[in-house]
Amino acid sequence: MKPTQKHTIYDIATRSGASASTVSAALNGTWKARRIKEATALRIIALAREMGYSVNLQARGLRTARSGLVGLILPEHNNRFFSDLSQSFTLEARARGQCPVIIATARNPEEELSTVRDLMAYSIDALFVAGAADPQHISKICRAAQLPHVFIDQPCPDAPSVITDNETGARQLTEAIIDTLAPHSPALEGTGREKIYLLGGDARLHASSRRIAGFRAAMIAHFGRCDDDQVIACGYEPQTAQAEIRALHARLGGMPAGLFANSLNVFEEVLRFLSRRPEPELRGFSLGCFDYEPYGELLRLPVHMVRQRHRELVRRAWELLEEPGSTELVTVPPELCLARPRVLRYEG
Amino acid sequence: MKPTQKHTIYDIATRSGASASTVSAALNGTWKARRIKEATALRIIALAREMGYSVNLQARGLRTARSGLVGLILPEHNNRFFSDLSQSFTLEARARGQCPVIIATARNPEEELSTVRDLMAYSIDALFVAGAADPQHISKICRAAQLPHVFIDQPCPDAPSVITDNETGARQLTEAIIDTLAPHSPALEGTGREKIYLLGGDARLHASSRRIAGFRAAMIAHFGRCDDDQVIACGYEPQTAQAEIRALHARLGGMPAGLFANSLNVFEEVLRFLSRRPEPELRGFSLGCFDYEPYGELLRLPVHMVRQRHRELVRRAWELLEEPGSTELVTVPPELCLARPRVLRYEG
DNA sequence: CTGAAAGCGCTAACAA
DNA sequence: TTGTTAGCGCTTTCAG
Repeated sequence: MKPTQKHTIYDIATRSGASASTVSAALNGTWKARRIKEATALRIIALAREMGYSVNLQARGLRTARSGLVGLILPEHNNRFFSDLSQSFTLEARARGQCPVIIATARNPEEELSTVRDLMAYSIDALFVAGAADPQHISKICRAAQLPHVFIDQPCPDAPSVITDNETGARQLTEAIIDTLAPHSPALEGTGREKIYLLGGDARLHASSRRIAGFRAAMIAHFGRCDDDQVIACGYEPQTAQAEIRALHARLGGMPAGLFANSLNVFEEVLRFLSRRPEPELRGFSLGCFDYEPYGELLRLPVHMVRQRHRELVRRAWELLEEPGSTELVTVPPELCLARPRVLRYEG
Repeated sequence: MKPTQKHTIYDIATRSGASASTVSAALNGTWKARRIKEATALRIIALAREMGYSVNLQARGLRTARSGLVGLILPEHNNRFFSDLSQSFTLEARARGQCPVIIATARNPEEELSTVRDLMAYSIDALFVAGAADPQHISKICRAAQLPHVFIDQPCPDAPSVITDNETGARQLTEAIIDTLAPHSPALEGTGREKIYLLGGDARLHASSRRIAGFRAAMIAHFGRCDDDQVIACGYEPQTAQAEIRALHARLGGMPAGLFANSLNVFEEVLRFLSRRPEPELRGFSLGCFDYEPYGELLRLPVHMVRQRHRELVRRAWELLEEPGSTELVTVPPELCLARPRVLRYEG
């Protein structure tokens, strides 16, 4: 009754009069396959519980070359999209009796790779990588070690990946921004302030490039053109984003007609900037964000958002993993969250 | 050069002409203590790298009865306070060469306990528990297994804990709310709408009870009284919080003078509710939140917040762990983030 | 300065 | 239906 010292299956074997292998089978559920008498198994199980026994998973893992651990690597915890993923990932992992190990690597490719290696040293059973900075390199390492792995959000050509339909999502979001544009003021024509700008993200990354494509497509469909200066893929760093917004505002001599924030990090900086502008400047300003943040719905400034289906992304990722050695790319449509007209609005 | 198959120290031993124990020492850094020739060690290290060798940490862990894993249990990922903790925890763990394992247990005491046991089965080296639902039980289990552990945010009388000075923080926050109260309207006297209400949290939990105490103290200092109905500790469930706000509003026949949201979950629901009220109702409404959320600064409604020093909490927790068997309770003062007067405000 | 050998706790053939 | 045995890959005395 006192689980003070750690017990092993040998203690249980001694106390129960059975052998260690019988105890092992009884305890890990393989006893029916091993044709062990039910009574024996039950007796052992009861005894183990009474003794407060708990398997040593390192020993089991060493023996079986598995560990029960599944890794998830992501850029940061402090981001609603990724914390949603963590949440869903935890659920799915535990539902399968696996232990989730979630590690943030700060969008640093080196940290990312060393984390992959660290996790592999623990013999993790599978690796999920969300928002990878260097998918191909990661995949190469995993393949060399024959570690099942799957990418989420940022895909990899050499490995199973599940991503959001970024292009469609971006197109829809852009259309929503266009639809909310204030009535055209001829005075602004040619100043650049009549345009919509996309801010943030890294054009070299797959997700961003598709979003940019969607943005462009919508622009061209509605205005017949999309200038290069309308896309400002300045990365994810808050400081950089803040500087870019300032620079844009300065260059235009005022607010643009609309803005497409290409990540939550950037969105936050955009809001920070906006909160310091005098209110009249913001009238009719049209804002959208790719990715969803519940607070976005609670601002007095209406904002359209594209919500990635995190639950679905994670589920499909597990499914891909369970298939043999596919290199499939699964695409999940996002959910468009339009700013509803609301009670608290500018003209309120 | 092809790390296709997994290598062991025996492979390296064979290839290098040294013995497995020498290889082991060379590779894990104990070689100088073992008086192994530097040249030998370096040669082995180089060979290992060339072969793409990577230790099997399960084997090491089995042998040493450690694992290099440190656990952090928390209620949810989707909460800025906890994701800040995750971030800080990850940093500290990696700085010490440990691997962070962060698991969310949905404020479910049973899940919490079973997660503790799961983690222990992996021979984690230490356990951090943030926002525990059942600290005493967890601590009992850990002590039985002689697992070093420390509580954050929700303390445990039987184990080292580091918490925020909830009472002071709550008092200051309440004072800030009081300071921003709209000029007193005699018409409301006695309706309950002239009062400030604390919403959310669980009065049975230590953190909440201290916050309630701080709230009460500030109320009494300023108004000479604090009625029981001013404290609505309805838990953390969004739905419940939403229902309580509605009920309060209905009961009072309008908005109260101010609100103290006792957690980010509740805060979010409060905002959701407010966003559906007609603007005039909100004039002069004074809002505060215990815990910090950057979006809180970006709302057009001014909101005071108390920010827990997550970095500090985590650091102190590690320090406590490194002391012998202390039962110390460390208190960290929070940071008060007052709503600044800003450009975008109601009268803007 | 280095090697041999034992064993961490468990599982899985293979015997019985 | 159950026990015996041989490792999984590593660290660590203890001998040399």
